[in-house]
This record gives sequence, structure tokens and C-alpha cells, in this order.
Amino acid sequence: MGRSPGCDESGLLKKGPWTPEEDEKLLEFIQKNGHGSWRNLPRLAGLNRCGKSCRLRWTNYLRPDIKRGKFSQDEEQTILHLHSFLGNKWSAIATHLPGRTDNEIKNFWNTHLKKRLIQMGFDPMTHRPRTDFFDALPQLVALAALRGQLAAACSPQGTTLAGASTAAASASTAGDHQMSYTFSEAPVTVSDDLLLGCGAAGDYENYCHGGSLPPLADLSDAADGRCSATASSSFGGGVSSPLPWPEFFPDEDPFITDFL
DNA sequence: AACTCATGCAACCGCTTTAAA
DNA sequence: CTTTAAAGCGGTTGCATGAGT
Repeated sequence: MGRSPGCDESGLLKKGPWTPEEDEKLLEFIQKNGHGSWRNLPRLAGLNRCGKSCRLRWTNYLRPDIKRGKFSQDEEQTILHLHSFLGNKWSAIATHLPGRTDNEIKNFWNTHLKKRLIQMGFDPMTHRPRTDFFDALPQLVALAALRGQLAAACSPQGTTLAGASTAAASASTAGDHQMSYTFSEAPVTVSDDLLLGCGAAGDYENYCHGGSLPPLADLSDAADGRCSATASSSFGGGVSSPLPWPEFFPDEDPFITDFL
């Protein structure tokens, strides 16, 4: 496969931020004619830009269906959830968030979500607790604190630890080969097509059986007296455990037992 | 008020994928 | 089937802005 020629090998085309006049030209042209061939568009629209730049400007900024403003909590949960098995497939993730562009989601991930996962001691790529001790230390400390707080705050009758999530997560495989995940109020439907198309089908089983973390939430949420939170440490069906993510912190693990 | 640092976002770069010749 | 152009995608950069000192 040959690489496409550079966008501006002559060095004559304009780069950098778009002016309102350029936006107007591009918008007007596309509204009248559609974008057709991006390569020819700049010439036809009277823009001194390369087609690639025009396409990017249109898809990330000028498109009329773009949603602006802060990401809602539901959108945030959806991104986290989809990223846990799709990885950095921003365009695939974007298809589940109407009005959001892949670029916007990518930026949001890199500037907000990734940092929060790291701060909480999770590996942002696997969404699992980091395995090397020193990197995972913040999380272990947080878990230890959480355990103590919960022991103090929860009522005596059989408490099921809420894990680090306040969201209720449920997964079910239906006959139509679709998975439905529910976080807060936002149901997310992921079709087999998407999973297979992204090569994630192998991870699917792992995901459904607790191989991935529940959606991200502030650990402090779980300890503020809401012991009735419905999140379970296992996606498979609410198995009670004194520890969140028992697959990572088995009760019998001498190190963990000793640590706690 | 001036400066520095951190953050967020738009845009670019280069690689991969797709489709047409 | 091979080659090539075009489009798509993800990583990265650089600028604008705001917060802190």
C-alpha cells in the first residue's frame, strides 16, 4: 500500500487555525454541493487548504450535528466502558456517542479520563489495577482505606462491597447477539458486529466474566455511606466478596490478606 | 501587574486501509 | 493480481487560555 503524498508538499497551502471566512466558504460549499472528493474540494471551494485539512475541519468542527460542551456523566461512562474492550478505537467509540467526534473523545480521554485512571492506580489501557507494587500502591492504599471506612459505616447485616463504582453494571447475552450494559441511566448496546469488527470478540468473554473493571468512579463515592450501591465486583452476577475485583485480589492471597 | 505553569483543544503528521484503475 | 490515489485513523504537537504565585 502506497502512502499518500503529503498534504502540502509545495509549502504553498495554508496551515494553522481556520479563519471564520474559511469556515464560511467550506460550510457554504459543502451545503450546496456535498464534499465529494476532498482532494478537489479546496480548489472548487476557493480555499487555499489541502483536502485533508478541509475534511478534518468539517468532521471535527463544522458538521451541523456536532454536539458541543462538556461530556455528560453518561457519555463519560460510555467512553470508559467501550474503551475497556475497544482500546483506542476512537472512531468506533464515537459511533456510540452521537454528535461527538473521535478527535473530541480522544482529547477527552487523554486530558481527563486517562489521568483519573492513573491516579486511581489503574492501567488506562487494560482498565485493571496496575500489577507492579509501587505503581499500584495508591490503589492499594485507597482500598485499604475504603475497607476501613466501609467497616465503620456499613450496617451489620451481610454487606456486599460496592467495589469502586457507584454504577450498576449488568450484562446479559440475548438471543439477538447483542450485549446490553447499563451504567447509571445510560444503557449502552454493543453489537457483535462491532466487537468482531474490532477484533475484540476474544476479549468479550473475559469482559463479561469480570476480566474488566466496572466503570470508573471516584473511590470516595463508595465510602460516603452509600453501602447499598448496587455495583457488584463481578459483571457475571453479583458475587459477594469482601474485596472488590476478587479476581485481582483473591481472599487467600497471602500478600493481600497480610496487607489488609 | 507580571510571570510561570498547567490544561484543553484544534490541527497537523504520518501510517494504514480501502477502493478504483 | 498489482499498483496507486484517496480517505480514514490515531498519535502528537503547539497555541490559547486560565489558575496560581
